[in-house]
Amino acid sequence: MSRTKSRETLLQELEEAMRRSSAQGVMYGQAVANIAGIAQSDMECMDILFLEGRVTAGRLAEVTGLTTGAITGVVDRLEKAGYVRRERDASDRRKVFISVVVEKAEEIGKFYVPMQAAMQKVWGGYNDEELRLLLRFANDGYKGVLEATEALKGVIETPPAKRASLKMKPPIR
Amino acid sequence: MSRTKSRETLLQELEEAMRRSSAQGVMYGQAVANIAGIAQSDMECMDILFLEGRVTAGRLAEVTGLTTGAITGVVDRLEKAGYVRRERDASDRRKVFISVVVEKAEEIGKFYVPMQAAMQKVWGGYNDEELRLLLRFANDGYKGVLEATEALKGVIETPPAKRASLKMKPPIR
DNA sequence: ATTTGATATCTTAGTAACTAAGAGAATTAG
DNA sequence: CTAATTCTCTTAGTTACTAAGATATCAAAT
Repeated sequence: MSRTKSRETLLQELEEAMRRSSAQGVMYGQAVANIAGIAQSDMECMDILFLEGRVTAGRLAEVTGLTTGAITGVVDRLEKAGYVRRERDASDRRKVFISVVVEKAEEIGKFYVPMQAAMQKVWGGYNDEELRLLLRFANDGYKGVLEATEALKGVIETPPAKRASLKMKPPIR
Repeated sequence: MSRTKSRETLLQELEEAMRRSSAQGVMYGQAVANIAGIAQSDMECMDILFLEGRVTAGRLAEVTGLTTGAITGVVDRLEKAGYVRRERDASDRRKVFISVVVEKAEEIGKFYVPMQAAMQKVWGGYNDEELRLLLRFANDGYKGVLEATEALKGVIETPPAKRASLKMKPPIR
């Protein structure tokens, strides 16, 4: 056993570690949705609302990849539960803006406290220079995943019998 | 604007970048499932099968958080599509082992090629020492998410009206 | 002003995948 | 040998989704 790992070993371990932690992250999100008693799509929409602020129903459909009909259902549930409000746009009365009811939404936010605490603890183990490297990596990684998502469209050559329409979700923003 | 970011700014940006890239990663997985024409739960089970090899139906239920009934459906679909095989355990004939049909499963694997390529490209921009830091971080991060998942159970004090039974998914392995 | 076409959301009907509960078969404990 | 336990599957009912189209509004052309 060599004391310093070969680059190949490093890359393998890195891939596995990334895969594991991201899988576990997904599970955390599922657990939060379960506890909060709302569907995962609903939670995803809440996330988007927090990131983007006030968005239209159509934009939610676009970003989540759901149909507008499905979004109607999502917003119905969230509105009934008090997490969001529908507001018709005054200048274009076809549009419906969805906005977060902050006080109510904070009830969900508290389920993310354990995650934030854990992450702060982790980040506490790194100095500023190391954090800069991690930030660079996170940004590079994001760009990489975007590229991969784009390249994925190119993999489709021989459409099998029943193929979904491949309505791919655009990245947020 | 200071040339070097404050630690606070770094942490904020890091959180956002991580969130973004992990969200986009989830979307990539959804896109692959769509293209392959199988449900996301089915895809998740395939992932587990690749990681763990031969697993029982019950283990799949445990790890995915689905009921055993749901797993029956998942395996039915995957088996029908030729991705997996059911094999009764000879020593305990109640058990059903699920195993991947490798040749067929490779058809799915090819949808991950763009992602692997993108990640290799990203990792190419880092030297061994930097990769070691990233590996350390990925492992710390995994541990952090596990802790957070555990701590999440503690957040439940005042059970609201209708609360899911909080059947939380255990980490893989 | 009216018509035509485009846009934004919602409605309806049908489908797929889930849960809860329990049945059936095999195993283990007393 | 019987009873309790374990493991998967079945059944009935629910939920959230899609596809298609209805409804309402806006924008453009004449």
